[in-house]
Amino acid sequence: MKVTKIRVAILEFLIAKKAPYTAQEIYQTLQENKALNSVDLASVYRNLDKFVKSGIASHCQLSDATLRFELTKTEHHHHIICTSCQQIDHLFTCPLTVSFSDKIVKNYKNLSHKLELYGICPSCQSK
Amino acid sequence: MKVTKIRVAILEFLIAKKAPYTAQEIYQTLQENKALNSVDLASVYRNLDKFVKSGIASHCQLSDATLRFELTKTEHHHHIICTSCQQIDHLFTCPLTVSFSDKIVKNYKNLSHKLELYGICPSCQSK
DNA sequence: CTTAATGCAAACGGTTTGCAGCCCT
DNA sequence: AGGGCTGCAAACCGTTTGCATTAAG
Repeated sequence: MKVTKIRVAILEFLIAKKAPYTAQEIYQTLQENKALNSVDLASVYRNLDKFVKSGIASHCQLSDATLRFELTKTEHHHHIICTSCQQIDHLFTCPLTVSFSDKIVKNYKNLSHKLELYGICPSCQSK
Repeated sequence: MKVTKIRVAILEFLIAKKAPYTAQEIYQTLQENKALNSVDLASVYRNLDKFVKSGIASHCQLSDATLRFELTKTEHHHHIICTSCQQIDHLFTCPLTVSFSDKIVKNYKNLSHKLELYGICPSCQSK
């Protein structure tokens, strides 16, 4: 994997931010940099794909149906999203294992949540 | 809201199935019915939209980025998705309130999960 | 008869792909 | 010098919209 301006810029962006971002958001940020304002959205997508395949970054699909990317975290974590400003924060307390009392969560109001479990179902196991 | 063939067919479909389905999946099923094989995908989308707005049905966005629809459930619930056959089952035990020991879950292997919390963040609260 | 609902086609937004040229190594 | 990476343009897929026609009440 070669070191190119776009790659460096995307990684710098992802390192600086802690929440997951969409390709378009990253693209817009690059546009503001005069040295990179000719980059193409397709290149951003291709690089993000490459980062994901190489394990540097990970997909993260929230409910808004657009793909987001973040640097791969070693720790298991979830996201808490403000339903007003859409800001996304990280949550390292997992409600599946411990009862829920994270400090971050306590500061939010009108809490709701969405959980999905994934696994191999009984009928697939017996195939 | 008028009673039309398409609407009846879509509702019958959603009543018969217990999991959330995409507009395209519903559309394909209608196609197999000779009385409805001229329906348009746009009409399916429009009707599903109308059902959601009237509260009969609800959106449900899983990680595959395509919108799904299901009849509105009165009980709070989540979904468990087989990572092999993609089949979706319902889960009425909520891991956010009680420790996780649902019977359905116990039969799945290679469990992983995804949780999103939503709420108003502290900075939005003070605006 | 009146208005809502439909089919068709075209537009849309996010994402992917093909291709010719460019630039990292 | 060579192959990976890029920009550009066009294709793609799920979803939405405009419009003229049809059918429900």
